[in-house]
Amino acid sequence: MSLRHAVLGLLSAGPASGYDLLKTFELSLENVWPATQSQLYAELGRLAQEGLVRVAAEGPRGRKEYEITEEGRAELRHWLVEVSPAVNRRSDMLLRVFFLDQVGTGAARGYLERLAERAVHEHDQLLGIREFVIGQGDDALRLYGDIALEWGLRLTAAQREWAEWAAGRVAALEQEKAPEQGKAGQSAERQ
Amino acid sequence: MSLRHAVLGLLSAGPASGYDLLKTFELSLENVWPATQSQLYAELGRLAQEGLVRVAAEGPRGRKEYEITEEGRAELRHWLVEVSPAVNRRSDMLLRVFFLDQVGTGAARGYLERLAERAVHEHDQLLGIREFVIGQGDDALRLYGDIALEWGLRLTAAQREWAEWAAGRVAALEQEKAPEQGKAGQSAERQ
DNA sequence: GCTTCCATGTAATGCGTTACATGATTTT
DNA sequence: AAAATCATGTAACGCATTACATGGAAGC
Repeated sequence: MSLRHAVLGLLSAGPASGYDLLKTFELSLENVWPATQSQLYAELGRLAQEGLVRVAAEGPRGRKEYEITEEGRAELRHWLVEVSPAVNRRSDMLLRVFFLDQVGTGAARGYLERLAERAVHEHDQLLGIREFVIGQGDDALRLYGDIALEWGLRLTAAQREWAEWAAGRVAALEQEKAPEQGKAGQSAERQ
Repeated sequence: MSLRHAVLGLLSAGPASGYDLLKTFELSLENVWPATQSQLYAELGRLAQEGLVRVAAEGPRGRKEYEITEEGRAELRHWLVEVSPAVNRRSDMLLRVFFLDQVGTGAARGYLERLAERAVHEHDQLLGIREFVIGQGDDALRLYGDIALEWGLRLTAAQREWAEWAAGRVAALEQEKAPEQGKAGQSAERQ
C-alpha cells in the first residue's frame, strides 16, 4: 500500500494536481513506483476523504490542486521511520533461472548473456540521468536523489557481473557435456 | 503472469499435487515467487482446462496428481527463451529514500543503517542455505540453483555496501548542518 | 480417541492495468 | 480552425492476499 505514501511524499514538496503528479510519476518515479492515471485519481480521492490531503485551490479545466495536511505529513513520517519496508521478493528474472535446465545449455547461456546486456544498457541510462540531474535541488534533496541513483548503478553493475559469471559457468558445463565436439576437446579438468 | 510458469516449471521436474506444489513454493520459491494456496489451486484448474497440465492420478483424500503435458512443456520453453523477463520496478525501500528529507538526518541515517543490518541478516541466511544444499541434484540442477543463490548473495552484499555508504553520506551532511554541536566542530571541509 | 497432517476448494477485498469517456484551454 | 495539451473521472478484468470451510487419513 505504498502508492498513498508516494503521493504524500510528492505533495510534501508542494501542492500539485492529479495531472501534475501523474507527470512526476512518469518522470521521476517511473523506476521506483510506477502508477497509472486511474490509480492516482482514485488514491487522491481516498486521501482527501481521509483528511490526509486537501483541495487547496481549483483552477481552469476543473483542475484541483491538492495540498498535504498535517495529518498527511504525520502519516508520511510515521511510514518512513516506523513501518519497516517490504522486501520485493518476486523476480521473474530469477524464477527463470530455476528452470533453465529445461532448455539446454546453449539457450540458457543465451538467456544469461541477454540479462548482462540489459544490465549494461540500464546502467548506461542511469549514467545519462546522473549527468542530467547534477547539481539540482538543495543539499538534502540532491543527496537523497544521489543515493537512490547510486543504488540503481550498483544494482545494474552487480547484475551484469553476475550474469556474465553465470554465463561462464554454463559455458563450462557445456564444454564438459560435449567434449567430443571440436578438436580442442581437453575437457577432463574440473578445476 | 508468471505463476503459471512457476507451476509448469515445478511440474517439469515430475508430477505433483497442489499440496505438494504448495510446499515447494513455501520452501524453495519463497524468495523468488511466493504463492498462496488459493492461487495455486485456481491456477492448476486453469492450466488443466487449457491442456497445459493433466491429472495423471488420483490418490487418497481426493488427492489429484498433476502432470505437465507436451503443450505445457512447449509453453514453458517458449516463456524461457522467447519472452523477455519483466523487470521488477517497484521498490518500497527505494521509494522511501526519495522522501527521507522529510524526517531529518538522524532518522534518515537510522533508516539506512537498518537497511544495512537487514542485508547482512539476509546474506547470512543465504549462506546457511548454501551450506545446506551443497551437492544436491544433478550437474545442471545444482548449477542453476547455485546461480540463483549467488545472485541473492551478491544482491545482499551490494545492498549492505550501498546502505553503509549512504548512511555515511548522510552523516557527513549531518555534520555539515550542525557544526556547532560538540567541540570537534571542524566541519568546514567538504571532501 | 485425539491430534496432526494431507488435501481441496470458495468468498471477499484490494491493488494494478487497460480501455473507455468526456471536455476545456492553449498553441500553432 | 485544428491539434496538442491539460484535466478528470468510470468500468472491466486479472492477480494476490486473507479468511472461511470442509473433510479424509495417518500416527500416537
